[in-house]
Amino acid sequence: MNIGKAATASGVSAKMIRYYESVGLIPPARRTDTAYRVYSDDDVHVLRFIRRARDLGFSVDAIRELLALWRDKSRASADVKRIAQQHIDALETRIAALQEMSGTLQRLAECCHGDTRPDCPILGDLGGKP
Amino acid sequence: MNIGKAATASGVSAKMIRYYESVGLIPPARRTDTAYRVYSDDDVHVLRFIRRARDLGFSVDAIRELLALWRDKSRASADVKRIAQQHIDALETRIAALQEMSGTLQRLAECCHGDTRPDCPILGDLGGKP
DNA sequence: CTTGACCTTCCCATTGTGGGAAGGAAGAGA
DNA sequence: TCTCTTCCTTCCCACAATGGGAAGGTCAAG
Repeated sequence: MNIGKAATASGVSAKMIRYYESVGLIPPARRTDTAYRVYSDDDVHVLRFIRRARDLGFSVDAIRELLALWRDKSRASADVKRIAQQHIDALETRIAALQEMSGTLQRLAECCHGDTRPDCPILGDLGGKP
Repeated sequence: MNIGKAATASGVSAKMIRYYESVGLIPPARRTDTAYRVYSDDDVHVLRFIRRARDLGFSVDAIRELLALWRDKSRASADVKRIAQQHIDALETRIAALQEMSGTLQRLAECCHGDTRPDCPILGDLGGKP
């Protein structure tokens, strides 16, 4: 099948398929004599794997490792779990950072009248009025 | 003072100060006859405002609005609160997305033996085995 | 006058994604 | 066969915010 078909079948845009190929996440696709990329059902399977991994927030580099393990039938599940745990840790770190921002802002916003008066603790804090 | 001094005094790197100037977040700095940028304590105050807003995750565009309100002594605090609330909403949306990723991954990782066996529910899920 | 620390501008890389242009190819209908 | 539409190709650009670094000018202390 052509790239467009593979794209809709996998949920990965044609643009992204080409990109993943360019960065070596997937091997160069076979080509027709007119240079059209050709994909098999197996290729679509791989693309779907990538799609799901991206949906879980894995970076392209992490997916590279995951794909290698996926292909390696004699892998140790510990290796997979390690990568997953690292990603979980990274996610939790980001979540904590965002939560601190949100929390700080919520506290400030609660103290803000939110009316036509200019007095505002949010700007006060940003301006450094501790 | 020079840009290096302003940078350490404000916590904004010299690189970023130039960047903020280039995108119009701050007005072009006054220059010496040898083209060195010159900053006042007031300028540093503005930079510190920007720094804090960045720490709270506000985008440069949002900071542009906040700075305008900060300068406008006859602002309505409701305008500030609205911008803050929009940002809080955006943060919460991102947090929820990350939490869903993390949660899914944690559930999968819990079911993974994490030993030398190849069997792994994480790869199973990514490969679309359900 | 030299040396070191500082400044200037300019270019590049990041991460993953989309937009779009210019041009070739495939297939459908007349 | 001609044409039209849809698809494909490559190539460049843009994003947001930040850092790295090069080439070259400046300033202050010794």
